[in-house]
Amino acid sequence: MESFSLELNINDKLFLRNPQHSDIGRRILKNSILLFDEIGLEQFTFKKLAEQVGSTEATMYRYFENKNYLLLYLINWYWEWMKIHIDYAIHNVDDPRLRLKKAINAIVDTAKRNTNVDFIDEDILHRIVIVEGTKAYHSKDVDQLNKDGFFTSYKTLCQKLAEVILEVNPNYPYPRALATNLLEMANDNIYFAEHLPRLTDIKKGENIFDQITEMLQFFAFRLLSSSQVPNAQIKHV
Amino acid sequence: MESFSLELNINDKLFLRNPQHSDIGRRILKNSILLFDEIGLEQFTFKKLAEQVGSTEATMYRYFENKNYLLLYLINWYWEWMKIHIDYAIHNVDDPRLRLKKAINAIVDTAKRNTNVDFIDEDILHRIVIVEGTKAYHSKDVDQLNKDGFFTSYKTLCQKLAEVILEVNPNYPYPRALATNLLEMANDNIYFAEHLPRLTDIKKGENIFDQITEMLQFFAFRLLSSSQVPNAQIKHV
DNA sequence: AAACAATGATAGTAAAACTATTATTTTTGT
DNA sequence: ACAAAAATAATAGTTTTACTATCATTGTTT
Repeated sequence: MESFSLELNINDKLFLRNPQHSDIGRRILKNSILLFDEIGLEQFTFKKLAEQVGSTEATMYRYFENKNYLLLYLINWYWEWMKIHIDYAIHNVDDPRLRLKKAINAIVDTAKRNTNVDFIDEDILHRIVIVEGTKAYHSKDVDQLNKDGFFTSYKTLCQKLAEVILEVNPNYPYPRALATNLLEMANDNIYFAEHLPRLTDIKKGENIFDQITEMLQFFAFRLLSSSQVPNAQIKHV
Repeated sequence: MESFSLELNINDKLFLRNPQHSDIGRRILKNSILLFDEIGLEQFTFKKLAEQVGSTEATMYRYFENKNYLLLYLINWYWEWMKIHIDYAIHNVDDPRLRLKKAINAIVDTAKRNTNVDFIDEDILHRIVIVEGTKAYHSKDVDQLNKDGFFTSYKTLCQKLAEVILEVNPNYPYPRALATNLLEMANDNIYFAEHLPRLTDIKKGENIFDQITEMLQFFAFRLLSSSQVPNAQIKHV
């Protein structure tokens, strides 16, 4: 991907002051990623973050309402980045199957691709999304957050994937569920391989991303195969 | 299912004093389910719970180390109950496909089946598992919790499902991932239908459980079909 | 140079997440 | 039936979290 100045389109209700537009704001983003990764959402506090940033708690609150909004900001950043990455991957590719294959590659590969934004470490951010990602919408105020548009990025990401899926098989009855499922599976199985290996068939190791990619492609293409009857006899030609 | 006195096998490191063995303990369980459902994990406090139980904060701490252990206890209860339910559903069924079908029915149906335990409302507990379930293992201390055996029930549940899956197709390469995936999909898509409808193809309504069942069966049986090559031409006979 | 915005330094509040103490009630063993 | 043990209630206290408020200082704009 070419080098260009990148400012992703993040819902501006997520912050009180745009963190990308000041030095201290960028330090907040950079250090929050490190701190979320190190201690997790529950142990994360603005006081600890301020210390690491070399600023004060009050200043953190001048940028973000609370730690959940900050986390949601980072996760939105990741979703937006993945969307761009998928667009780039399937751009100018015509064959529907190849498009889906490349889109799946992009899902898994996103963490490995670097933006030129030096205050975001995509690799570490990916780990945060894996561990904390679903907490973004599993809360009592999900409906209010949704009304504020904080899941729009995720929804358009899934929409995009669903469209690629339907190109392969326009009659497939569950394109959205498959789209979210591919995204969730990618994260879950990486997490399981690391922490709860009996919940997955993926083996921890260097090639974990290759294994995940292969599995997602297996899933997607088998589900999209045009066979209607599970018991149908199959003849290879 | 017959009526019998049921005490599920819950890891006894999860509690300091067995809540099933005293009146106040059972009231804690009953009311914690109501309160988790009402206000969610984040707003839940032992002080509020004590008030609802008609007891004191200190007594809550005499039964459970903290609210996370209490939640994990309830979730383990649900996993154990589902395991029994699946066992019962596939008992004496020989045909592998029918066994899987019945197991999937059991996954979705579990919330609708009532134990004779009056201090657990399975229906409400199911809603809690849907919203808070994945938080049980998405935390920084997952490895310690795992070492203490708090996910054993979930792992044996997945193992059981994986075995049923392999009976249908012994060459299927991802039985564990499919097992966890079916469980997660069931929960996620119910949640999405309610709160983030664009992330699923399931429509909110009375028959949501039927839709979920159908989708999971579609997923499972299509994935397990013996076709090896996605591009293979298929001939219906 | 004045006006304004952003930050630092500091203090303070309410609630959460516990721990501790002691009196009282309930259960249990003999 | 009674003594001993265990469980609970009532109360208080501690530390940390999640904020809010104030005011002085610094840096920027016009």
